[in-house]
Amino acid sequence: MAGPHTLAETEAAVNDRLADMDLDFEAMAVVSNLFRAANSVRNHLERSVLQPHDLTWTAFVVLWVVWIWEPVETRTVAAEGGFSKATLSGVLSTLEGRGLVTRERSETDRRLVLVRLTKRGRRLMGRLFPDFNAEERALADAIPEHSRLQTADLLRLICQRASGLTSPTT
Amino acid sequence: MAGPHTLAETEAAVNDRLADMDLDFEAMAVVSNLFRAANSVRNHLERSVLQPHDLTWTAFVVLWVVWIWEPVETRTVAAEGGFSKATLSGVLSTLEGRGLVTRERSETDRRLVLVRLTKRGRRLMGRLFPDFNAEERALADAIPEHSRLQTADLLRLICQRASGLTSPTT
DNA sequence: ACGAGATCGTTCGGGCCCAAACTATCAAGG
DNA sequence: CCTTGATAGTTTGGGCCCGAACGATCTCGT
Repeated sequence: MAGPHTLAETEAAVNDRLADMDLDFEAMAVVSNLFRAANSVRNHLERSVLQPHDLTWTAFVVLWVVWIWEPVETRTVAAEGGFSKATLSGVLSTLEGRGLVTRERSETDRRLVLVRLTKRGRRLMGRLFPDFNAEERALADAIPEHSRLQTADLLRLICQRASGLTSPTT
Repeated sequence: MAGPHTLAETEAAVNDRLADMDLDFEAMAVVSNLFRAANSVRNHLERSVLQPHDLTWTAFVVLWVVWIWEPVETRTVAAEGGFSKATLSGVLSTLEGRGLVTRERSETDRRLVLVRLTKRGRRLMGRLFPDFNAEERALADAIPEHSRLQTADLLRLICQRASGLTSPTT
């Protein structure tokens, strides 16, 4: 889905195999490029900013969400970060073991767990995030300045459509 | 990074914690929405089209690449799909165990392994891909028709920039 | 008071994911 | 030949990822 072959080459090859199917190549290109872009951006940010601090992408997202919203319930972190509570549970254990976050049961509702950054965690994010944002800026520079907000909006439209199709909010 | 909070709410919260850092919120929004969109699209396609056939996203991508380019070397599949050869090795074993692909050492270069679909694999893709593309179309419909090609192009720009930044082709 | 149903976080099993180490093979030069 | 270096794919070890099952806790109607 992301490789040396251009869209035109792929289209030719697909037509070669599937002359009779009528396919929407434009939609294929949008979805395919969406994943190419997300993967390459993630790889770049992991290698350039995260790896030196021995952080994975997901661990960083968790730290970021907690940094902004602490104290925060784990269900909120999972929803905000876009992964399952099962995944979050494991990542939180990793981060807790490294002394970057703390877990604490809520006093008012014993089912909830509140997450906070440790002093060390806050110090790490304070050093890390400016570098991260600088790389984000470098990546966004690939898009003409006048198209950036529009791009963010179009991506949000796709996001909403996907969520809507999966779980119809009827 | 992807949740119930809007960009404005996040921006306010960030400013509350970090009044003195000067951050590029536009770049943040582009990157953040890129991942929101990719994740929700992937989740939707997995649940609606792939899960009924007991396929993961990555397994489907592998089948797709092999379907189009077979017989194809594993290094090509990995590059085209955008994952490491280590990952591919595992996924290929899974698919081989389910009788959907075959591995075969090349006669001309004994280091290479050629991958093909089995008859069953081809039958599966023949049934599966039209449904998959129909969902892609439904997703792309979220974008105004006149913006779709531009969107694919902008995503490709981001992709190229990320690859360029990570491994400077100097 | 109390059971029925909802909600929260964890655990478990199986699969994906990558870097690094490893084996096998090829290619080039001596 | 044979050695050196490059390349292909696999294995290994550690971490992420999700659905499903689970125990603990809350809520609400009776």
